[in-house]
Amino acid sequence: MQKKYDFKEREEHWRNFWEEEGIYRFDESSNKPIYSVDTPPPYVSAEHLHAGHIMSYSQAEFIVRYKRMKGFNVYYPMGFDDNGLPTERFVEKKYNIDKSKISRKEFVEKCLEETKIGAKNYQDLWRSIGISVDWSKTYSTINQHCQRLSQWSFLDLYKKDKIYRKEAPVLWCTHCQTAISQADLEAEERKSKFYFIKAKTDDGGELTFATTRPEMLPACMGMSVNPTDKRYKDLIGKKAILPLTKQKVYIYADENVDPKMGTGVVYYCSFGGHDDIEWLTEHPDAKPVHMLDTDGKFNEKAGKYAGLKICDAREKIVEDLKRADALEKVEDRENVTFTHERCGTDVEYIMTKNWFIDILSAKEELLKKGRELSWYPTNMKQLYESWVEGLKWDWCISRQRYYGVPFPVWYCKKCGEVILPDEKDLPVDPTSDMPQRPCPKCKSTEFEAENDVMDTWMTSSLTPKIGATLVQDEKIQGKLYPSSLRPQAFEIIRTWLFYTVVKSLYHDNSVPFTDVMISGHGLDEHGRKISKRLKNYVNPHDIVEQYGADALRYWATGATLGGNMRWNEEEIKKGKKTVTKLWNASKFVIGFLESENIENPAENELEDADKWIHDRLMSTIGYCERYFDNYEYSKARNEVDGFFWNDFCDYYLEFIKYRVYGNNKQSKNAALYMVSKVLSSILKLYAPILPFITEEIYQNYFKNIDKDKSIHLASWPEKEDLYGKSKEFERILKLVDQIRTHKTKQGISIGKEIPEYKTKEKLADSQKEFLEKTQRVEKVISL
RNA sequence: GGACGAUUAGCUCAGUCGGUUAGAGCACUACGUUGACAUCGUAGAGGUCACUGGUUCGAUUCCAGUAUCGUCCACCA
Repeated sequence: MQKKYDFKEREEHWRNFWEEEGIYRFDESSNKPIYSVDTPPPYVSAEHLHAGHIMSYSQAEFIVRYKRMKGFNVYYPMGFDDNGLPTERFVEKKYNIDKSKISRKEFVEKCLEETKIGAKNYQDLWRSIGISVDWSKTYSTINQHCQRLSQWSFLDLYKKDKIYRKEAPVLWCTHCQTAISQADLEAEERKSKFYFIKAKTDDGGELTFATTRPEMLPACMGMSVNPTDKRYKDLIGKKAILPLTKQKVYIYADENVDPKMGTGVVYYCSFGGHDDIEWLTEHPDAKPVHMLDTDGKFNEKAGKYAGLKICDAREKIVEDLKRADALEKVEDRENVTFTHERCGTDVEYIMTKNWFIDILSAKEELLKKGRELSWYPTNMKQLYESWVEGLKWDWCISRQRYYGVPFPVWYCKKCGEVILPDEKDLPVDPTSDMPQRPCPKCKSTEFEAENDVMDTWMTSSLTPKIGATLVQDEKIQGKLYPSSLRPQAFEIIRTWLFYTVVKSLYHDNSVPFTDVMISGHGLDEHGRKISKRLKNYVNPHDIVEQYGADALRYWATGATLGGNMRWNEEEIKKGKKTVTKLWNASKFVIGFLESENIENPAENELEDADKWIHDRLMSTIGYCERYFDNYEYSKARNEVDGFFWNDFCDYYLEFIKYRVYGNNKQSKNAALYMVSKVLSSILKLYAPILPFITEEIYQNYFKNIDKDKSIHLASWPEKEDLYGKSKEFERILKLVDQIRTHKTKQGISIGKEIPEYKTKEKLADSQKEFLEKTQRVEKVISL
């Protein structure tokens, strides 16, 4: 073996080797049990890649390598998420594009171009840190395969009556100019103003109502008071005359009005919030006023405020109210405002026509399916449950955007009938393709295409199916879906995980995967979330260049399930040290192994130290399995670390030196036999975490024994209960420590021989000999 | 407002169904170059386990409450 391990050269070498040899290729002809992963397809338009990405993608990778060695036929595909609003926003920002000044075709081309660059960035990074995906099984969410499945999903749900189209008030982003869904919202706590506005009543009285949205005044539909509220009892059924606009609206009785809030009078507008929409369904005689246009400006229905943006209109109206002496007072208050998470714009409620998937009526079933999943860690299930319980909107899947999967829908120009394509013709683009038959209702042949595209989650929610169907054989597809594992970050439980559960429930009445492993996100060294704005991250490529991929992966094992992890360069250094230590220890051991013919020793030829290290190895294997089986790779690594550094290097290697350098052939053979076995096992225990250095050492020597093409195809070390517990030897270890302490206290070098060491322990001659030889004591005396 | 989690050495964190003296890494101090390795080893210093009660023979661990921090959820006009 070389004196030094040149990680740069060797890591590149093994990367190429693994790819050329197809080490991670899924084996369709194998009979082994399948372990399939629903790999998160990253948004290729993500910001710059950083350590957080390494951390979150490594976690499944560690497990996958373990499962592969445990004898599973691992299916580990890779996807790239490159459609939808995130990509559009990214392209718009990067090229400073105004969507209204560019053709749809040009824009989509730009997006496609950009997604290619993004995918390559990711692929380069995954490759460099040795993520063991099967690169022959990849997809991009905008490709034909995914478009076909997304459209099939639409048709299937339409047939099953889970999809409907409706003109209704929806959550609307006035900046992105599209409908959005509840999952796209972000709640923002803000300081806001509470305006107390005076109105007249048609019997000449007065009343005051409070609102945070005075600008909605021209769209007022009515007011409500609590029927038990003595102050307002007489007003029920009368009309209020609003200031400025002088509209007259009815005053209704509503039991859910809290008399203690504001003035006890609520005014409802179209639409200032979800409660306004709910109120309207209970009071269908009230007339909504649609004065807000899709661009966030008031239209002519707002009267003199037409043409103003919402915030400007608010200022103007408050000003006018003051002048009209209709503003009683203004209070400060804390308020939760919903914004669009992609752009931060305040969300509005606008009446438009959109496609929806019914999820509200399935809440109970969705909760049930969520409970059928095995969550790691378990408390993350709570996030799913609270999300499902808090659902208020059906899933709006229409986006008035360009870059996404089109709806497979035309409308008959004559009668408005919805026209769908045949499944076999998918994917279709209704703007360029035409229906194969005339309208079934009126026989007209004139159609109008649905111009909207689908929410990006319409595709992402199918990833377990997309992954499975990359394999042609339908029998195998059935084994790949549901997936064994969904690894993902906690932030997208309410989107990716939730929507995937919805799809599997409706399409197959199943769960999409059995296990869920949740990761946290990467934090900088001060504990702040890594963000582009703060520039508080390092380029992972630089780390790989400086310390090696194994070292970076070592750092990534520090993340606990579901927990955030700080960036810590010390941990990387520790990883690098571990790599070096493995190299040096192996170099030492293999040097002897190569020059000797080692035979299997009889049990009585093994010495206490050999049996002890074997026992420790078995217990380490047991712990590692338990931890890996529970997705606790971090604990597994700690276990191997302790065994390798302390038991193996600090003790065992020191213990056998006198034997391997000595002349007792039997003792030497036993030591070399055991050290070979243990080192080989250590490499395998480390292989899921440090794939490069373990492969290097394996190929240097152990391959000749195991005959596997790669350590990553070798089998996980067997647990065997051969020699029992080594309690007796633990007693001797204490004496070893005592002698070392004694030497240190006396200022004597550990390697220096001392004439005698006295102990109260009663020792057998063989034990005395062991201490004398390993600790360099001329005579050990039992008192 | 509701839920969940965290609080352990100077720093970052472990702590495996409650049990002698609470651990690791880094940093710090002292010593040591020994036939794989100074990218090392040995020894040491450093903690009222956030606080208050309760259960128990015994609590860092279980229960209740308090404080601080974090996250998720939440239509209150």
